[in-house]
Amino acid sequence: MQVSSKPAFKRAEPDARRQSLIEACAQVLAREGASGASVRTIAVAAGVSPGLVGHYFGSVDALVAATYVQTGARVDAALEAALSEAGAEPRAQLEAFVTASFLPPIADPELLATWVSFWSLVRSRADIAGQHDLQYASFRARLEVLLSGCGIPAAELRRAAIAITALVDGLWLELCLSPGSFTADDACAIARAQLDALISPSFAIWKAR
Amino acid sequence: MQVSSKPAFKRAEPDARRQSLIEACAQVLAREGASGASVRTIAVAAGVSPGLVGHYFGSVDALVAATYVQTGARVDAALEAALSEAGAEPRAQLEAFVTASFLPPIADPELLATWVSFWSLVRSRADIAGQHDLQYASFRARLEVLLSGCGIPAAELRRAAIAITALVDGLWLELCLSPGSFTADDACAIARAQLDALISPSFAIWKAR
DNA sequence: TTGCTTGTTGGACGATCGTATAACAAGTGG
DNA sequence: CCACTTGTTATACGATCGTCCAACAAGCAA
Repeated sequence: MQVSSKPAFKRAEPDARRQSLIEACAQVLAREGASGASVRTIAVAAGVSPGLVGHYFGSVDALVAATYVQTGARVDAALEAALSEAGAEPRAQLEAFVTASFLPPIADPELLATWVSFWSLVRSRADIAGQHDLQYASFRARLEVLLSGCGIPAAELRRAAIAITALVDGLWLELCLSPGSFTADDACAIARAQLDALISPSFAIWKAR
Repeated sequence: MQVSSKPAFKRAEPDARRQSLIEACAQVLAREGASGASVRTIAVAAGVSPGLVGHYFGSVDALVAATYVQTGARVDAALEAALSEAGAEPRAQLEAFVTASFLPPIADPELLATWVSFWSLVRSRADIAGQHDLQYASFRARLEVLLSGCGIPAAELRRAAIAITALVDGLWLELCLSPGSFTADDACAIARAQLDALISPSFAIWKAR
């Protein structure tokens, strides 16, 4: 009888292996939080040995940072995709950009949980903080352009962008931490109402103060 | 020469000792995040030996949970205090309740950072999740009463409360994670504008959809 | 002063952490 | 079919983790 000894492991292209490690890291961050993202746990999730993390990323911290960068890029791409499908009208573009956060693929619970884990690392890790600032500066800048296109006065663009960013973050957060209290549809409706309030020319809240 | 041998340690009342351990735990959570809140780190911050954590709380997890409960109670007390100083007018009460989150003593950076650490634990720890749900259900319920007093229709109370909670959470979060991008005053102004938009009878965003 | 209660200490214990590295084997070019 | 490269594994190492517990001593009662 012939022993068809299967290979003990399979070689992978460096980029593919890096990608699978990043995905495993994101999965563990979502499931166990930042404190549970150990080398061994991530390696098990990726189906490889712990040593590979060091081989491809040097350290766990570097892997987590790379996962943040990659996750941020994925979110950005999804936002841009939603924007490009919204046509040319400024109001429709703004709404598409904002509500995209509560529609697939961004509304995914696992993605939200991963994102919250990154938040929890901002204060204790300088590299994560840097990536966070980049991510949010970019988001707010994009938002300011869209808001400007909708007629928000230049002097109030900054605060309007901050307000929308905060609302989106807060809805993300609660949608992740207590999913039972409201749905992604609720979040969409709330975000739309906020945009209505900001933009409606008949209600100039930005001149009140 | 007389050796004035000072006592090696000082006994404390159980409640006082518990309180100082809780404060040390909150401090460490703010400074190092959830993954840095080890028994030894907390004990050093409290100026006692590591064994005391087990003696008073049984485990680190129990200490962290107790710290969440105590911190929540402190926030609640501050919110109630702000409310009671706002007089009897519904609109003033609502505004005081909401903007209190961005005024002392709640606007404290350390308190914010501690709070964010609790968020990061919600998904991986059932007891923290339970405390979170209690805290937010209570906050939203309080908010619904105040909103109702300001004329928000009953059918829309839930969404309005969710929207304000999300905005406050989001502003808290960004105020904690990137304090440079805006100030607590900005947050107050944004929250007030949101309330104006919700309540103004001339802009019935709640009937639009 | 003496004895007792108990808050407090400090170290032991096994488990798990991150990292480094030697041994192994998969796949390729000769 | 045989080197050779290198992706991959498995293990070792010291540090740190949470928990436990025996010994110590502070403060009070007698």
